[in-house]
Amino acid sequence: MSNFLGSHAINMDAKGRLAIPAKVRESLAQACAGRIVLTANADEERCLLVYPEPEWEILRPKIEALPNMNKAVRRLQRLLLGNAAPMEMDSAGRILVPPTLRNYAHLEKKLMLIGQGKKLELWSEERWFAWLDESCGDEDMPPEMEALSL
Amino acid sequence: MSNFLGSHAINMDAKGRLAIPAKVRESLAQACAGRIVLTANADEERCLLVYPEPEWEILRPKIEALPNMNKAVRRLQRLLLGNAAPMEMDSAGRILVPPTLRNYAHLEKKLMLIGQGKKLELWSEERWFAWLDESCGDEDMPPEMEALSL
DNA sequence: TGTGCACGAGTGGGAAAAAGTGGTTTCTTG
DNA sequence: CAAGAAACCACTTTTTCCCACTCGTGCACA
Repeated sequence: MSNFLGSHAINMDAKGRLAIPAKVRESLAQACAGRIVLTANADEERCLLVYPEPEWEILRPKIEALPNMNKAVRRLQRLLLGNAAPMEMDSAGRILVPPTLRNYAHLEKKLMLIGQGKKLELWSEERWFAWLDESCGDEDMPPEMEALSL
Repeated sequence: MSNFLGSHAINMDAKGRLAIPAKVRESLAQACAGRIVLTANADEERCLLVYPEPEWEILRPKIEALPNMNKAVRRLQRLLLGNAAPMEMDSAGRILVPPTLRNYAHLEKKLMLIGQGKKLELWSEERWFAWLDESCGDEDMPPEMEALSL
């Protein structure tokens, strides 16, 4: 079972290629033999999601099956399904991010790749740091979280 | 069961390596055979958390399982999971702090390592002393704490 | 009680290996 | 036929691992 952790600063070159860090590449190799699915994130943060293919294939039917009379559901479907792109790495372990997605997440040269357990998130560096600084807020948290002791 | 106490002033060299004090190294050796996980702290204090691996593996599933439609949960996950880095010591008992984390906690040369029972905290010396001065706070406390008699 | 020796902890640097980068050519597709 | 993508190759930079040195502490013996 895949388990992505940690954050990595990476660069995208002029052709839109980005080199997956070697550590992550290993995790991906064993999680999905390098077959990944890249898509847009649905929440207010404009980042991309990177799923190992098997993980995506668990999630995809669930999204498709949601009753879509609801507006939030339609939004989720349009973003997640409508942006999904299967990817494979080149011989140097790089992937080519489609312009649509590059644009959606405002990706320029400097990016951050963030491990989130089953998946990874891909952020523009600028937006990632902005997000870190911003939301220190005391949002209300669910009881499961209040009970945690770090 | 691990039980880290006390504080230690330590230095990080130019390559981002830091020597774990011998005393702590012994505790770590028996708690986790030297296998530790380093991650970011979730609250407003920008310090790092040092977990013995077994301790981290208790915590990690709990964090991953939180319902992440909630904003505070996503923040916690991005910080804790998204910064977690498994570490092993080199032959001299040093660990290499990843640049991302070094940056997050504003670590420069002089650091403080603070025992917190089942984990350790790693602070920039400057920020540690600043925090000591500042936080005399009269926050409101939970009933468990009110009941304490020191 | 003071001096010196020895061991262990901490520090720094250097060499080998691996990872990341950029460009060129070939292939595919519109 | 042109434009963009994929594959390949070669180079540069970073990382990692290991070894050697120094500093401080403690112990022993004079």
